[in-house]
Amino acid sequence: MDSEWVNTSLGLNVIPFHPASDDQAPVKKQQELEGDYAKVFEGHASVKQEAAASHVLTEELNRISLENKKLTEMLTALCENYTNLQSHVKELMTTKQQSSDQNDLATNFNKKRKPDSEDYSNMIGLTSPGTNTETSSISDEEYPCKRPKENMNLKISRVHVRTEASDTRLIVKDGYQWRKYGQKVTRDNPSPRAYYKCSFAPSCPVKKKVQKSAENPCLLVATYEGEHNHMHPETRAEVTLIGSISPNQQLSPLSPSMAKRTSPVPTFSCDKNNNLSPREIEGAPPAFQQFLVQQMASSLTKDPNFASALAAAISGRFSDHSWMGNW
DNA sequence: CGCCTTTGACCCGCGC
DNA sequence: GCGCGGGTCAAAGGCG
Repeated sequence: MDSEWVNTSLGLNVIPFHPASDDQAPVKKQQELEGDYAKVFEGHASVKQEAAASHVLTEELNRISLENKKLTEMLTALCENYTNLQSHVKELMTTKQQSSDQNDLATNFNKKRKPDSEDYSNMIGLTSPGTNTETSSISDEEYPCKRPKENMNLKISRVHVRTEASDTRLIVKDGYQWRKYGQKVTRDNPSPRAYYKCSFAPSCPVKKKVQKSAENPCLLVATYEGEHNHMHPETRAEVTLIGSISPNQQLSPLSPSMAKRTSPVPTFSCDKNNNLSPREIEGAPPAFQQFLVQQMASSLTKDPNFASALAAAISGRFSDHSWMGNW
């Protein structure tokens, strides 16, 4: 996101009683006040002086309220901008998927046995801190599908993660929680393939296969099948945190890890993991939905990892040679 | 104690 | 029908 878009030099004036440009003014004011209070204690304060002090406090309060209002407006603008950007990206993705689906239909029509229901148009490129991830192009020889009857509506995506050749762990960190349920040595690859299920939500149908590339042992290939029926764990942490805060409270920019450490008491129904299902969010009042969206947007825009991941994903799209043709 | 990994057994689809 | 190979299950053990 454009760092110049938001002017952070707000000149927040949290220290009261120094409105003048004179550096000595706060000290003078302080001395005056101390003097005033002394007089009050001595029983010599006049009603006029009290009124003046009260007037100064009121002005200060008004000024802080104004600044608060400005900040709120800026935050709203930021969220709007983010929402617009998000919808634009979604629009572009939809356009690309439609054209890709049409291509798939055309190319698969004459195939005797198409490679699964694999929807390669949903290939994603994950970038997580500490890992080097690339988007992939899938060839039909690789990962031929053996069970086409199931999975007809499965969304399949694949990511390539750079790793060390000596690293035998088949682990791809993507933020989700996975439970390994099997490992198999396949015929076409000396490296074993690991099978994972998403264990973050018990009903989540997403599976993941991780195997080293046969051609390049430095490359881990992670194949994702299905769609998560829950939010991303880190996003969920934010929402859970938000759920514990009344709307008129000021939110502090807590990190997800901090949010997880807190023990929120959601004011709406959650499952045993304090998850908010998409249906529950949908059923919430519009104002609350908007509040959730705004808070999610603000938390995401505050997250440097999200910004870098978004930048990497976008730059990855631009650098991809096939990108221009497929959009 | 709960969660996760390991690993052998089993299931199922496909080709011959 | 049989064998092969990929995918899944589930018991056992490790770990925090």
